[in-house]
Amino acid sequence: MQERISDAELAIMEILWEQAPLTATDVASRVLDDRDWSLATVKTLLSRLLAKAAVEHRTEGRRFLYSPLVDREDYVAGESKRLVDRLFGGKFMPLVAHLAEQEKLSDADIAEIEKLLREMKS
Amino acid sequence: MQERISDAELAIMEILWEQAPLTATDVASRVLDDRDWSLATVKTLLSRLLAKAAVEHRTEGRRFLYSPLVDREDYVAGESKRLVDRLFGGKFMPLVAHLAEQEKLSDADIAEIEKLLREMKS
DNA sequence: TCGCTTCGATTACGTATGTAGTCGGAGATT
DNA sequence: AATCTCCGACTACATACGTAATCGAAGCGA
Repeated sequence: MQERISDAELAIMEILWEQAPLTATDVASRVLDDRDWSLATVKTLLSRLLAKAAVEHRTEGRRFLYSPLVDREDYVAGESKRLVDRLFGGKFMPLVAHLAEQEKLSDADIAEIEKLLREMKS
Repeated sequence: MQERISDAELAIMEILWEQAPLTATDVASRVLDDRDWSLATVKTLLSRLLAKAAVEHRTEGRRFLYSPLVDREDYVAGESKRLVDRLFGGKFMPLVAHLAEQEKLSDADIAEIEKLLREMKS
């Protein structure tokens, strides 16, 4: 079963979802825009993602080119479901209600959601 | 800053949010409906929650009565925000759209959400 | 061919987490 | 008072995670 991707690993995945394949060094240089990690750290995270089968690599010369194996959509879906299951008894409605209460939704936001819902109903 | 509550700890919090104060033994007996934990495990989790200031205890005779310190609403809000920040760039709408796509919402669900939105708009 | 550079692999290490056992003290029992 | 029992505190230990250093092989420049 799909092992979970940690917070730090997610930063790596985001890079690869944006562009792939990339070498470890490429990933590191991009990730450095956000996080202050050493190259070694990035490599460790890539290895762990490999072990979790969240990314794959192809040999290019003497280095590796990494690509995501897990789809971002799938990951997002899984994590969203996890939250809904953990905190809202698996029900979608309470989450919407909760978020709606928390957030100050603009009328435009609401209109957009309504449109979405109308489309779903058809 | 509020330390994070782990999955296992959350199970304990849920018990205490439902009813409090409770002794460790009470919590354990209730949690056993869901999880197959030993009393020792429950006590450890309670200690850790105490250390995280997520619960408090009051001495009653020679035992403790535990009560939640963190409000469920706050916790849920925090975790929801965390997910939205991590995966949806902090935007609420994409999450709703995503969930709406994933879930098979019944017409009744949709109607309910629409009602909620109408109320908010006013 | 001999270092130097560059990779991936291995090892490291502190904290968090899941899960639980043990110990010492305070009450209860006899 | 001697013992039994129950409780919280402390200890244990494997795995995950964040963060990184080091090591050995392979290629490259001189």
